[in-house]
Formats: sequence, C-alpha cells, structure tokens
Amino acid sequence: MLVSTKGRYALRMMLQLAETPDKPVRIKEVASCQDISPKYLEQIMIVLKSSGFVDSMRGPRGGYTLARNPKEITVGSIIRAMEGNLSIDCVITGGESCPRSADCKAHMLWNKIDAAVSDIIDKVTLQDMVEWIPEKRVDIL
Amino acid sequence: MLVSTKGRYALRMMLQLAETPDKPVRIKEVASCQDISPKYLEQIMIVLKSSGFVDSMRGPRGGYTLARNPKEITVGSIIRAMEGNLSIDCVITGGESCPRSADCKAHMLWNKIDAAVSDIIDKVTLQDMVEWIPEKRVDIL
DNA sequence: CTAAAAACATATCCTTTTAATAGGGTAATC
DNA sequence: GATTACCCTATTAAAAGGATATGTTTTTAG
Repeated sequence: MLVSTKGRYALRMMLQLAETPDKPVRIKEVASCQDISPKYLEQIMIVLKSSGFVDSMRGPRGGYTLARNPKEITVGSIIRAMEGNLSIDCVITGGESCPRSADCKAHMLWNKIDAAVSDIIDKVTLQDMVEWIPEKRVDIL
Repeated sequence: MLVSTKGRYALRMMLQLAETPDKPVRIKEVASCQDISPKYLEQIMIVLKSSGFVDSMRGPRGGYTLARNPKEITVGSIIRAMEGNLSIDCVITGGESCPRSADCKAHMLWNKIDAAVSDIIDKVTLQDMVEWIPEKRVDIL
C-alpha cells in the first residue's frame, strides 16, 4: 500500500483540525468518531507535534490545533512526516544503491511515477482539501 | 515502497526479454547479471508464465520468451500481476470497506494519486521503455 | 541412452514493517 | 486536588517482504 494507516490517520486528523479552527480538538473525540484506537492516534499526534504541524493544549478543554495556516500545509509534508519518503529506493539515493542505475530504464519509470505522485501531494494543501466538495458516492454493482 | 522487488525484478526481466527477441533467455544469466537470487527469480517467472506474459522452453537451450508483442504489454499489467492493485484500500473497493467514504475527502486524494499512477503505468508499454534513451547519470556529491 | 541443463513445484525461514496495546507519567485547568 | 488530556516507553501479534532449500520433470546434446 502506498500510504499506511499512520499517514492516512494523520491526514484525517489534520483535516479535522483544519475544519475546526480556533477550537482545540481532542484525541478521544476523533478516535471514537473515526474508529481509530485513541492510543494509536496519540502516537501519531506526537509525530505531528514534533514536526511542527500542530500545537497542543493540556488539561480539560485542551486538545490540538493547527500550528500553521492550512494554506501553507501540503498533504505531502504531512504524509512524508509520517511515512518517510514514498519513492522507490533508487529514486531516493540518486542511484547509489543501484549499481545498474546508469543504464536502468526501470529507474526512469520509477522517476516518472515519483514525479507524478509528488506533483499531487506537494501541491495540494489542507485548505484545498477542506474546500473540496465531496463527490457523490458511486456504488459499483 | 510503492513497488516491491517482485514487481521491480519482473519488470527488469521483461525488459530483458523485450530486448532479446526470438532467443530464449535463461534465468541464470539474468539473475547473475542483475544480482538477483536465481531461485527467487524462478518464483517470479512462474507468476509471469501463469499470467500469460511469457512462454517457456525447457531443457538445455531453453529459457523464456515474450508471449506477446512488447507494444501490447503495459508495465501496469506486469506490475499489477506481481503486486496486486497498487491503490489504497478504499479506492479499490469503491468505498465499501470505508464507512466514511461518502464524505471522505482523503478518499478523493487517494483517487487522484491512483489515477496519476495509473495514467503512467497503463500507458507505458514495454516497447516504449525499450526505446527510451537512458538518461545521463547525475551523481550526487 | 544418458547426463546435464533448465524449467517447474513446494516448503520453510528469517527479517522488517505495520498496527496496535499496555501502563504509567506529567502538566494544566476547573 | 481531582479530572482531563497530553506525554513517553515498552511489548507484541500479525502480515508482508525477500528470499533459501530441496527437490521433480522435461528436454536436448553428445
């Protein structure tokens, strides 16, 4: 799978925060509403906090808020913070780990794919997603 | 990782076959030339054979050949034969596994990524890749 | 005819990642 | 000062990834 639960849960949480500005959002609420283990979500929030994506307030009425303007947070930066780089190995290293990279046509394909994915996730911001209008669900018969 | 060694090795082997038409290619050769375990590559070839991508000939002077014209083999079909679908879960099922898919904006993002990747791998054929001119290697200092 | 080469077929194994669970500690409100 | 919620560390169960190992069968060259 391209993006694991860590990245997917993180994105959903960040979306939640973006849609609830100025009001701290509690882990427990989101976890129960979205069927995520609260303890697991805690771990995710620690990463988001240490990466500077969110601020937190303790105590009753505490919770998390976005640390920056949702217009300045790309989904790519969130996903990469959680998952590391999404690329296929020899894309990351520039070929160092792949002794055949000089004439490796497969390499060129991975680069194309990597560029296409990056082109999406590095351009779409949280704000963009908040403004998206949910598609009508089309069930497959 | 988006594509595991199974898919990557399979693609490299198929490229080899496409570049050596009309002459059976032996596992041992490719394995030693590309630093792949021959036995591991055997497993991969079994899948490619049963998926109808290659024909095989046994015995000395045996080996594998492409079963179809490289113009009619997309890299997507190869990769999917080895890896299954690349999509994130709720993309595959049309939302059935995701009770929140109706209003799930994250879902729309995964769809976009999936479409972008598919747009590449379902259009690029083996023949296309054979004709690619290798890029000049740029080392990172 | 036979021995080697090569594909075919199963089974097993080891490591890493994923996805949590558990249990407590710390800080800030009410 | 008790509650609420964040903070931290450790453990673990399951799955995936990436092979190894041990054969069997088929084919062809000598």
